[in-house]
Amino acid sequence: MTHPHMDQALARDVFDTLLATYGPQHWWPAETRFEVMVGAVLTQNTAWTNVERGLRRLADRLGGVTNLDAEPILALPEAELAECLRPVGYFNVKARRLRAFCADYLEAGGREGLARLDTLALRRRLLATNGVGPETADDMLLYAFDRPVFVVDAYTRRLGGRLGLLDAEAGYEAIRHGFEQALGLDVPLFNEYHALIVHHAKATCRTEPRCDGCCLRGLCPFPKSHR
DNA sequence: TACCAGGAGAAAA
DNA sequence: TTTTCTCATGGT
Repeated sequence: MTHPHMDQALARDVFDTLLATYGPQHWWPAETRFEVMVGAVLTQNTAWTNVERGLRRLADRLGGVTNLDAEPILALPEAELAECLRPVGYFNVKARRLRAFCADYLEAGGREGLARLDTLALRRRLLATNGVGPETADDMLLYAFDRPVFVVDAYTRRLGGRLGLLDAEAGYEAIRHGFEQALGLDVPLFNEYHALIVHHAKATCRTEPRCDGCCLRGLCPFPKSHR
């Protein structure tokens, strides 16, 4: 079966509407490139407010956010790292994943070594690390390495599905390629688009958390009383 | 009380 | 190969 191409005009239109509604989001919320990558691991299936607590505890433990780097993290015993990450949730799993990522990061020659790789090779390298899946890798590629990769998350699926932009049952890669083909490879655009989708999901419908179509193109499937 | 949150990997079917 | 289970804190 051949999947239909994503509607280019609609993909653009949804972005324009989101941007006009919420304005620029200035993502990713972090002080350093490495903090972006750590945050990408910690935010897996987790509310960002919890990630912030964990990041703060970890940075404090290391003597400041400027010390939030691969070597200092690896120097911490895993149990101690996990304790810092307690507020994040899944803290044992994430302590192990963060250490695995830090080890691979160093082995690859740190940021400089990784930045020498082309986007496809870098993506493969990141995905090869235990605990780094498609979304986490693409967060890193887009927000820490400025590569033109569209990040797909649960919000993207739901909103895109509701607006008829994509098939919500499609695989991760199919949806990613859909956006990339429809929009063209554009780092600033991809950066803002994903940030706006996440912001929109949090900003609308406090009484109906599953509603992602509110106030957007008049396609909200819920009654106005929920908006 | 129940449900959800910016997933990923292992185990089971 | 596809589906199900596990990981866990904090807010609503």
